[in-house]
Amino acid sequence: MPVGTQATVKGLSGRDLEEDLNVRILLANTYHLCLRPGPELLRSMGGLHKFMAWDRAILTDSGGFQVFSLSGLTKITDDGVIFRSHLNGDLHTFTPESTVDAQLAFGSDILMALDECVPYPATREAAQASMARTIAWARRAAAQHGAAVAAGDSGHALFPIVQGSMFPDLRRECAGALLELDTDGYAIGGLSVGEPRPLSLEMVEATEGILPRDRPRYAMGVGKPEELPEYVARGVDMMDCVMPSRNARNGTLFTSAGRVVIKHARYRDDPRPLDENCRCYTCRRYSRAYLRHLYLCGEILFAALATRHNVQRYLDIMREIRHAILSGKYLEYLGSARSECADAE
RNA sequence: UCCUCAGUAGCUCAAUGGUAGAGCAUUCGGCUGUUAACCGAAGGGUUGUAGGUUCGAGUCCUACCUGAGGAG
Repeated sequence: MPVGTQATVKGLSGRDLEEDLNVRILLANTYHLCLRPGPELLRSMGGLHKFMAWDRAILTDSGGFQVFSLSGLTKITDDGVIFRSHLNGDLHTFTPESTVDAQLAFGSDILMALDECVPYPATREAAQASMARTIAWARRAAAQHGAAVAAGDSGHALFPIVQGSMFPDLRRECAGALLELDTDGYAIGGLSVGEPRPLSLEMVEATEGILPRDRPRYAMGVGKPEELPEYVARGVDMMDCVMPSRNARNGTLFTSAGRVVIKHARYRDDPRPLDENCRCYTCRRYSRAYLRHLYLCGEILFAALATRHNVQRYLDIMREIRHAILSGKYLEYLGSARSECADAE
């Protein structure tokens, strides 16, 4: 899922996303959209899909990650989170119920339950406490969601989030408790918060045998291109990451032959396309030398072209993965992906 | 011809007579449920030239060079 925090994937138009990249689902963020433009406005505009002119799927994150990443501005209680807006300092409160209501006001296709994402490293006690709180919040979110469904507002899935920091047994305990909610899918959160990568994968493995295989499992906030096959190998169906879009704007481009840091002097007069094997608009039309020029000039077109390419690359990786799985050759694919990664280094 | 002002990093400019710095540019590094078109590091200097004063000169003095402006 490309990340469109503020109801836009920075640098891309709906036409880019839909017609060129064929994106099927986007992620948007409850925290950001509640602050601006606010759930009332979105509801009055006919929901998030209509507002942003996107009729494909939208998953909205609950704001749990912002509790973590904006921790200087927040206070966490059992009831919910009290925080100050990073925009103007206004006080706001998120509860499991209010974030479900906000996401229903958005008209999201997949709602995320409010969770607490602890920083790394965390003590076992802190991890245990935040895990317990995340479970309690997930139950309340599920109840709120269930009440809406009972009232006729159906068609919106709710995913609770597995936490437990880097303690496999806590993650298993958390997943087991969340199973009782019998939701349409399950997310694995609390990853990529500074821990070494093998540990992230280990945490995904911890709940692989617990989370149901017939429902989507969503690893939140990951990963690098070469990490995607590893997550899938551990049972992950869905991922989102700011990396393709953010790194694109900052000049790191992902290609089938590895990373291209476009500002490097060696691309100054390089007439080749960014990625010979890519069919995206950027690669079909422009040279590395031109892209580098746009980047160095700070031209806005660079962000658009670079983001288009990086999102294409991520989606291509996922398409390759799907193809390999469907043709029964995933282990083979994984092996070759790993050796290509080793070659690139 | 004379007068005034100015010459400091690639560029634009700082620096009481007391360790020559900044921004931009350059070359790199980083970015993982976006407070990020962002953050960080490094390289880069005979302070126009030659003398002088001084314990010590980018800074004060003299001459010259270059540029801008003014007078005639």
